[in-house]
Amino acid sequence: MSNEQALKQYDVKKYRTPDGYTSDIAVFTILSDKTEAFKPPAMKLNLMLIKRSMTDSEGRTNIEAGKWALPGGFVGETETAFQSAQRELKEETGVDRIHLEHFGVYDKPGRDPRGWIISNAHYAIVPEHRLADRVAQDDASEVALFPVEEVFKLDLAFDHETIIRDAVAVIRKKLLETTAAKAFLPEEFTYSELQAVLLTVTDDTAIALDAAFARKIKTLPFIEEIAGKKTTRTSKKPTQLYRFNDAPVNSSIYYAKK
Amino acid sequence: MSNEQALKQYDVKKYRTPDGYTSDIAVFTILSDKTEAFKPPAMKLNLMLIKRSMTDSEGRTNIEAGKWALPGGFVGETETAFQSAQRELKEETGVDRIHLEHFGVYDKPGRDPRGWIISNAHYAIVPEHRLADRVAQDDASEVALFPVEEVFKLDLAFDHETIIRDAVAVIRKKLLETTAAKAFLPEEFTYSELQAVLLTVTDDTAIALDAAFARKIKTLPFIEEIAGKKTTRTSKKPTQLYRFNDAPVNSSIYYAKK
DNA sequence: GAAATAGTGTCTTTTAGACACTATGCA
DNA sequence: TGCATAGTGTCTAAAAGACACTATTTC
Repeated sequence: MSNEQALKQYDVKKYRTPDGYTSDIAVFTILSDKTEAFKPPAMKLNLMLIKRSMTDSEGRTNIEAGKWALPGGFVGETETAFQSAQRELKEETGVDRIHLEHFGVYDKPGRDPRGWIISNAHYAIVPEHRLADRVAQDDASEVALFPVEEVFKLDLAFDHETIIRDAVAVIRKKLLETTAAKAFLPEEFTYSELQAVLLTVTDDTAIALDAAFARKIKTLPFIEEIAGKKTTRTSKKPTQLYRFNDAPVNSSIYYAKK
Repeated sequence: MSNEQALKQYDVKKYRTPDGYTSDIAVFTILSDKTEAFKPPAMKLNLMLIKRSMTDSEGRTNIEAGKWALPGGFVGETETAFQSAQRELKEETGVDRIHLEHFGVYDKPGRDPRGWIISNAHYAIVPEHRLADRVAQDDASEVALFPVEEVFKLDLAFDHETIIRDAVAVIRKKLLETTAAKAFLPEEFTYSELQAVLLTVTDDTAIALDAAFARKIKTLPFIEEIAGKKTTRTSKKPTQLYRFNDAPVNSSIYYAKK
């Protein structure tokens, strides 16, 4: 018998099926504490959360109303969770064309009081200025950025505390093991700007000490000096600008960087 | 109004919901081409696949019958995909207590002809001897191991070609960037055994050259020599045995191994 | 002794780490 | 001139890379 005939016999609702499939997005940005002239930035890793409205668009009381949550929403039948995440992010924050990546699935029974709902979690990395025009829409009564240490003091919806803990661990790892820092920085940046980004997730002395890092950045194969181009935005002395190139990154634990 | 009251009003079937949620498992093992006395092993990365039965347990023609597929199955409402993967693996292959890890979600519309079915994919790393008593059960008419290069010549079910490509890329990365090689090796191993595992996924000279790797293994913080303990299973000259310890692994691209 | 695997000796080059010093330009 | 940031000079130690050499055992 053919596959087509087999399909006709197949009863898609024979088994208990999930009550929903959602995408959640942990949007990270890095905020400079203050932006003084001739100062290298002091940065903090922030996470964007929304406050769930008391009522939904049809006026009924919302589930987990008033709690803080990751932006996200139900995935439609004609899209992937990744596409859904991109769409939700654009709708809810106006942010488009951003580095977005899957990092986990949350499917523990009972995680959502509404039923058997599976969440596909993504993280996004967004430079500060891209979030300037964020607005609360739809189910959200507020949109805000919180330093990651502050987030766990909030009343968080569903199992978002777990998801956020995982997201923070993943982004720390990604910042140190890949060139993800690129997404937090302008095209052209100084050593102290890259340093500030990395210091949000590590305190390793190779990065924390200015002299060591200023020297180090010149030997990294995936970063190149922009010949003769300097800026004074971080200091009075004109500072060399760098950019990421496309050199492949290798982080094997068994052999050295090539 | 309370959360409880809001829940009562909530109609879980208001939206179109998925038709199923499955777990798939890419079970990798490493096979030694031949096991001669006093020989270091020559190894190949293999993947375990099942051949889908022509009929299901109730005698009806199966979907994608006769094609090769990753083991897996539908996730129940009272379990996570991870638990489902562990269960299926035990049921289908008799393999228990194995390193199992989520690596991706497959949810592209149309990926499964039966409907809107989301697959949560895992990989497993299993030493050769743990698969000795594998048997075809349930929906599988055959269980077999294939060298990864051979897998893509097979007629694969659903979108399993995509899932397998991702799994292979993930395992290559994990073997080089984490101590995952441990799961392919006995507790105590020689430098040439670890070398053989790593050579299944890289040809870097730092690993391929005997003298270099024999020296290197002694400097790796996460591997320790077992003082005075030797074996002759890989050579006539007694060879030093090593084991993995619990030292943390660091693979930052910005600073050196500590 | 030949063959095969497992190393070590030794030299060169590169990288890492420490810490003092110099460079630039604004107030 | 002082101050703050951005570097460089210089030394030492460790690691990486190359290649010849030695060590142990079986046949």
